Amino acid sequence: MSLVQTFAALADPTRLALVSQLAGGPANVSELSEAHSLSQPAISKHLKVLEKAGLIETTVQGQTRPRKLVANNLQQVDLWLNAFRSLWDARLDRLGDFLDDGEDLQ
Amino acid sequence: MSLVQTFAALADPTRLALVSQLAGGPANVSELSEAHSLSQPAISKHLKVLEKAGLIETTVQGQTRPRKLVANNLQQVDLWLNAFRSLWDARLDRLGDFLDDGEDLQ
DNA sequence: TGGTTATATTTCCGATAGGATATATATCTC
DNA sequence: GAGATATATATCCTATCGGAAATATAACCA
Repeated sequence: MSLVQTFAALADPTRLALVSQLAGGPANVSELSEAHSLSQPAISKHLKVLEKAGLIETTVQGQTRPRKLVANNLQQVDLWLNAFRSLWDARLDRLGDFLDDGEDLQ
Repeated sequence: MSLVQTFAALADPTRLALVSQLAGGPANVSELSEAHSLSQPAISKHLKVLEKAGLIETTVQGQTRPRKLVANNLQQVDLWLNAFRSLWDARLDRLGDFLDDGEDLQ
């Protein structure tokens, strides 16, 4: 839920890779275990961390429990970055104007 | 330098607060120590982590060593988020069009 | 019901993190 | 050169992390 918790969840190479993979669609534990060459308990533990951080959700499909990505907390990171984005994006002002114009802009 | 290292550096409440403060301009160790109610060695250790992660730089001004924010690795996070931004930003397509038009767009 | 597959939980381990205190180093001032 | 101030480094402590292996639970299938 907190930014710190989100960053902590992403601060591990395995979990970062899991998130990237899940961006391509849901996957279950055995698939993830194979893809990342880690034991099933290790993957389950990582998934628990990601879920507690609100980055993924568990769905139930019979015997399997596919995990899927949840956008919200990544978006929170994006919003947090707003405070710094002017440091590198010189076009920010005009970008702001653009977004302010909203859906009406053609 | 790596994304994981960046996230790890941000995955601590004190360091996250340090980064936020430094977004408002450089500050030296004693100022940061006071502002965050931590011992000077603790702050120095945090600053070392942030510097190794490339998030801050040390400048030398006589006796003091003010730290200042470095944008690049935060921008890398921003770029990494691009892979996920479509999950929450419905206006992404039109935003892409806008950016493609570049500096010529009024 | 019994076996098989998918996943969770428990236990144990070595490594690392974050803090405080104590001490070293460097720079300024007199 | 002798304080005094700013910061770095070393040491120690406790807590947590990431992994493997063993075991438990749950769902499917015959």
